[in-house]
Amino acid sequence: VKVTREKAAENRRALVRAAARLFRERGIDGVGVAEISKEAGLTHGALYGQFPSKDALVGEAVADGLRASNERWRTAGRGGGPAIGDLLDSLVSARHRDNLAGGCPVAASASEIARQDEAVSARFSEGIEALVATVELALAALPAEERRARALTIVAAQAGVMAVARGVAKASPALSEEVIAAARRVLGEVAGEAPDPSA
Amino acid sequence: VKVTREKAAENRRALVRAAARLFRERGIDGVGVAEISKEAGLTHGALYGQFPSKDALVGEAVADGLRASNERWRTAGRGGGPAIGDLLDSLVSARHRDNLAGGCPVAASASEIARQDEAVSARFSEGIEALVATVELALAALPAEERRARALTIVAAQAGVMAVARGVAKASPALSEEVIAAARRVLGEVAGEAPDPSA
DNA sequence: TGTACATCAGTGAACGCGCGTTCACTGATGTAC
DNA sequence: TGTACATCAGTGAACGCGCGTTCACTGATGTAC
Repeated sequence: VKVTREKAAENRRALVRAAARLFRERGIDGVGVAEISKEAGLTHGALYGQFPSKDALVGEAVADGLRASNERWRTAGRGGGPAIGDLLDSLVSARHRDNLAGGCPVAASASEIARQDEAVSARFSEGIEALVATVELALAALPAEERRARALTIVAAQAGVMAVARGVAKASPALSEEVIAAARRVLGEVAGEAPDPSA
Repeated sequence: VKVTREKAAENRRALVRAAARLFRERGIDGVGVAEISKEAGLTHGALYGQFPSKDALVGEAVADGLRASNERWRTAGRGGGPAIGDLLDSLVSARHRDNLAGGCPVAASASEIARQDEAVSARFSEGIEALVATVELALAALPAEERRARALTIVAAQAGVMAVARGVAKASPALSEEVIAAARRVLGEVAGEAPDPSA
């Protein structure tokens, strides 16, 4: 059942996008190749025509998820450019917490990526660098020598905040809200926001 | 092969400790009941005598790991009490990054805990509250109304920093060191440490 | 304290199931003429 | 432009394997007398 080259490329993209979404939602070990293929409208045999192994697909999915996240971050500001307040509002929020499938893969898959092979680590590193660069753009108001350290911290910290907020959410919704609110304010200060005068 | 009540309780603890260690090291989905039992010197049948399911053991293991972490945090200060500088030195460090099996379960299992059931979420919430209380003790120098927000942020942020540092370590060791150094300094400021005069 | 026996912690074979991966096959595509 | 056929993307049955869980059984423990 050969298909056109364009259709084959489209199928490949569908596999990567389905994998990225399902991995975020249920974990890398929690989703099988059969389900990914089905979600993409194919059989698992087709997956092995496009990728040599599940591990290879994991690498592509991580890279794709980070690329998509970076694009969203870059346009998080209402004006089109990234404003740090808007960026933090969308990253450190109940909305991001509840959008596991569509959110940031750093937050959704953080602890699992440490257990993948070096190829995945390389794609993950590239993605992190890109996200940090985006946050640095949003920190233009800070002294140049401070931007990178604070961008690195914000990228990593938001992932931890989301993971903790999600972990406690089922049993302690109030604690989940509290950690988000606290981190939003404290990371705002890290980013150079003036403390809220209404507080 | 009945054993004494004390021996049975000891076996139960061995199962919990083996599970906690292996889950941190290779993920909750990445370790089976057979391996946990073997590590504890038992067969998988014995495990089902002590716990109704793997899920139940996951809850115990998460709770136990957090309890052990909290004990270590409380005594992180050289003087016996928790000093925030010493605490951050041990949490946000290359040593903690490389000690996956013995480190903090918030950092090691963060993204997986969000996918567990409500019982696990409840144990996790209790553990987080305890860790936050410990960090609050170390923040005694800050105004009382600031302590909890900053403690919450530090607990969650260090988990994200460790997850990111571990994820990039295989392919980008320099980036891994950089994110740790940056986060150590920035979280120090969050905790009220004076900026390093030698910098 | 000594004996008889019910209790029950632990054993290990067996269960159905879904995993990642392979491969002989199909049939539309895309090329050579 | 029309025909013949080699290519190869996708199909689906099959593989061995390890998963979580069950259960009939074993034999030392701990209790009743």
